[in-house]
This record gives sequence, structure tokens and C-alpha cells, in this order.
Amino acid sequence: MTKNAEVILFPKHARSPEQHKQWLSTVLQTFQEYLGKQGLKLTRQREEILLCLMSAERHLGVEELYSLLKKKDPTIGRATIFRTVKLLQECGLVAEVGSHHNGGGKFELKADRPHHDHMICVECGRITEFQSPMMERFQDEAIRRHGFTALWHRHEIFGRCRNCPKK
Amino acid sequence: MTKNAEVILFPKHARSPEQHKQWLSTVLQTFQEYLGKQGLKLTRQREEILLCLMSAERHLGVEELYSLLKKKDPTIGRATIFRTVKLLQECGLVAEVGSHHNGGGKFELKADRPHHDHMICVECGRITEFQSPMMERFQDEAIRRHGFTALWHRHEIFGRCRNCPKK
DNA sequence: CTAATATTGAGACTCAATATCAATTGAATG
DNA sequence: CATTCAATTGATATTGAGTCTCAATATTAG
Repeated sequence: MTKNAEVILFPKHARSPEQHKQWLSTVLQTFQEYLGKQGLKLTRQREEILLCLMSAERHLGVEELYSLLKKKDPTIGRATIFRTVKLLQECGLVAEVGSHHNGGGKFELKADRPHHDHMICVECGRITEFQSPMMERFQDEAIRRHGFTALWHRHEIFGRCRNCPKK
Repeated sequence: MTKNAEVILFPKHARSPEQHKQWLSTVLQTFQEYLGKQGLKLTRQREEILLCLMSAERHLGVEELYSLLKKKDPTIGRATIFRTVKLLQECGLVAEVGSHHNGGGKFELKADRPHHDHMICVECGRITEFQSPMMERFQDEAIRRHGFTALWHRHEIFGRCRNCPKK
């Protein structure tokens, strides 16, 4: 498995600098509110980690976050990243994509992004996002049929991407 | 979430003892063919492990497989189970359900069972299997569109089942 | 400012999963 | 049947992601 797997994300939202700034502050505020409710604090490190995820163009794992953050804050520790990412998942701002099959879970920001699912290459770790409105439609139909109330879902297809033919 | 969540499996195939025997041998043959193609061999241990999964009525993890298999073959080792389960996943006979989030991956036999996905109730932990051929169809279409070779997939919908209205 | 509490980073630790390796098994061949 | 050679096995060592501990530090309330 390649260490620096390329990741294909959906095109970023077309956002003006002004809108982007607004977005950053909205997400930060959401995090802060969650922390406040838990009696926790928004520290410099927690803010840095969230900002790093928000400015990333791809899915980052803990190790990648660690080396990126080290550049601006050489004292940051892995444990803090693990702890913060856990908090971000708890408050719904971040989701884990994949698992040990693609070299450890990677994290993506959920806030204000269109829904998509993932194809994960077990050879190179590449994560490809894809949309299928028809698939969603029949999924919703199945959910209704079972009288289920969906809160969130995880749909990950594991296999080989087009650049990783069977060895 | 309840610890011992009830698991709703699709109704077992109505199979006569004769049909069941036939099924066992068909699945074994599939495994053997896969192994042959890879230059590998169907050994006693590999057969035991597959048979154990085929006779289980529930999802088993590595540790459960280990203790079950020890009864008939006290010399079997964990490493062999890890290796064999990996092979079974590679050839599509077995799928991993869940992950470290719900107490370690468990394995279910896919062979000759209709494909299904899971709806997981976050209130009562109930796991409901469901089918949607149309959904599968559009999923396959998306996979083809991206030149991906799917080995397995994980589609889990989290929410509330019909018996767990919002509190 | 001070006190109380939360947070941090380093490093020890855990434990599932993998790699190593000598001994064994299995199939293929003569 | 004996031989050969690659595949397999189980015990063990190793890895590595993730967690825990704890003394030092930062934050907030008053």
C-alpha cells in the first residue's frame, strides 16, 4: 500500500473568499458550542486541527494531520490529534472514511458538503468519492419500506481502483 | 445501545439435508477453485474454518472462530484463522461486518445468500438486513463508471427502526 | 491575581494483526 | 512408493494504531 495515496475529492464548492471566511467561522462556532456543552474548551490546538481539516483538499489520516500541523506548531502531539478528531466525530462535524483496509481511517469534513459515498482501493489507499442519485433514491425507498428513520449512513466499496490491476 | 443486540438475519434457506450437503460441497468447491487459481491448496484447516462459518447461525469474529475450532482441532493457530479469513474475503465468500467500532470485525458468509445490506438502529441496536436490487444495479453502474473492481462493500444505515420512535 | 480545572505532549502501554521461520504437509513426478 | 519442492502451519516476535498516565502548562471564573 502506497503511503501517500492520491485521493479524488468532488470539486470544491464554488465559494467566494468572503463565503469561505463565513464558513470557517460558522464551523468553528459549531465546534465551540459543542465543547461548551461538554464543559470543554476551544484551545489553540483544537482550532488548528479543525482548520487544517477544513482547508484540506483530500482525506487526511492522523499521521498526515500530524506532519501538516507540525509545520506550524512543532510541539503538537499525536495524542492531541487523536483526541480532537474523536471530539469532532462526536459532534458530527467530521466522519471517518475507511478503516484498516486503507491504511488506517481517514477523516473528512462533513459540514456543508454534498452527500457522497466512497470507493476505497485496498492496494493504494486511494479514496474516490462518487454520487449516484438513483442509488440514493432506491436506498430511500428501502428505508421507507422498512419503516426506518435514517440518521446517517456509511456506504464504502472496497476493491481495486483503475490504476491498481490485479497483481 | 444494547450490548447483545439482536440480529435479524434473512430467513434461512429452506433446505433439505440433501440440499444442505449439496450447498456445503458447492461452496467448498468455489473456495478450492479460487485457491487453485492462486496456486494455493485447500488444507484441512482451511476447510474446517470455512465449514465453521457455514454452520454458524450468527456473525463470528476471529476470537470466536478460534475457540470454536479449538474444540475439534486443539492445535489450530490464530494466524491460520486470520490468513484463511482473509482468503475467504478475497474470493468473495465471506464479508466483514462492522469494525473496531462495534467490538471488532465479525464475519458472515455471503455464499449463496442473497445480497443484503444492514440497517442498524441506534436506539436498540437491532440489525435489519434488507435487499434492494435496484439500488445494487445503480451501485454497479457507478462502480463501472469509475473503472473500479469491487471486492466487497459495506453499506450500513444508522437510524431508528420502526419500533424505536424518537424519544 | 489566584484557585480550580481542563489540556497538553511525551512516553509507556495495549492488543489486534502481521511477519518470520523452522518444521510439516501435500501434490506431482518418476 | 520415494523424491522433490513449494505451500502451509503454528509458535513466536514484531509492528503499529490507538489509549492511558502524568507532570507541566494553559484557560477560565471570580
